[in-house]
Amino acid sequence: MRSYSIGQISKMFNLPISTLRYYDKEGLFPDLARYGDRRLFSAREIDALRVIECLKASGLEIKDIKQFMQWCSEGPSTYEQRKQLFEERRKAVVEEMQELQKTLDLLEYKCWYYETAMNDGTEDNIRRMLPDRLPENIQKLYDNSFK
Amino acid sequence: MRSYSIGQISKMFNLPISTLRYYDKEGLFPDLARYGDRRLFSAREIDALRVIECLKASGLEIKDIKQFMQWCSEGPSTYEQRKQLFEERRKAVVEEMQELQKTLDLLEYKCWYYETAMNDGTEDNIRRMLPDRLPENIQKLYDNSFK
DNA sequence: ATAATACCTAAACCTAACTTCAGGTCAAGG
DNA sequence: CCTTGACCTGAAGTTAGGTTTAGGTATTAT
Repeated sequence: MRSYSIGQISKMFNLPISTLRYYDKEGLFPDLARYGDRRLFSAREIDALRVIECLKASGLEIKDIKQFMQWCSEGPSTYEQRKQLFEERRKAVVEEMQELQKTLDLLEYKCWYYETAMNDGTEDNIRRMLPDRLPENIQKLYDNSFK
Repeated sequence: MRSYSIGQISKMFNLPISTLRYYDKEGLFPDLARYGDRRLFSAREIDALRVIECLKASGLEIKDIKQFMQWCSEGPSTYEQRKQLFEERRKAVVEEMQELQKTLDLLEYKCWYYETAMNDGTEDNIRRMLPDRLPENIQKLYDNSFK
């Protein structure tokens, strides 16, 4: 089975070599092979890295990713835990996206706010504006976010 | 005009007092008033904190939030910069949400993967599965993400 | 009078996730 | 032979965004 050097993997994933060594030291490649002291990455570690990037993007910490990788090398007895982890991460990401949507709404309001301020030459008109004079998509936001 | 103590603001925003002092030290409240050594938060700082939370959630660093707050205390001459900042943040958040959507797709694939593995008692069947046998919403993902 | 509260400062400490450094091995090329 | 390139290790350093600590002041409650 084909294997890859750390430099090749570094280019493949666009990750610094130092990061790959750090991941290894943290236990993210529990079954990584060596030839002498050289690391030999195989399809297993390439799959692992794809999952690592996904779990990292979901907000999981390295030590918990390590746990997952250990479950993987323990075989079918840990399917349940692994599934639960992914369900959990899915939920976390959905919630994160909802938060970001709220942030986006506010940012859009602010874009409109400064657009208007620039046309008026002042913020004063906007600040005096009653909620029902605000743009439609801003009103709900106003109700939730501004008392 | 009404003012609030640091403790009141702490409860209002559910932020530790130490964090508020840290923000102050970092220059996020450039016009914060004092009574002796006591900080006096007013409507201005309450508005500021709402914007701070929003910009933070958008991924902006403290030092750049400081810059924004300084623009705010410089008056109408900085409307343009402030607007541009919000446009930039909007774009960053949209991109972040797109990344999260990809992450979510992969997580959902993994949920399905382990669901199936648990039913089969093994991953082997899934791994041998051809792309066109995978669930519909997974196929595009497979094409993009798995070479 | 004294104790509890609520605030203050400066400075040290903390954590995650890396990165950099110093010094070393080994194989291939000129 | 010696230099270059790709790799190795352990240890120290870095960064952001706070938190904690130690010591102090001022107001309020008993």
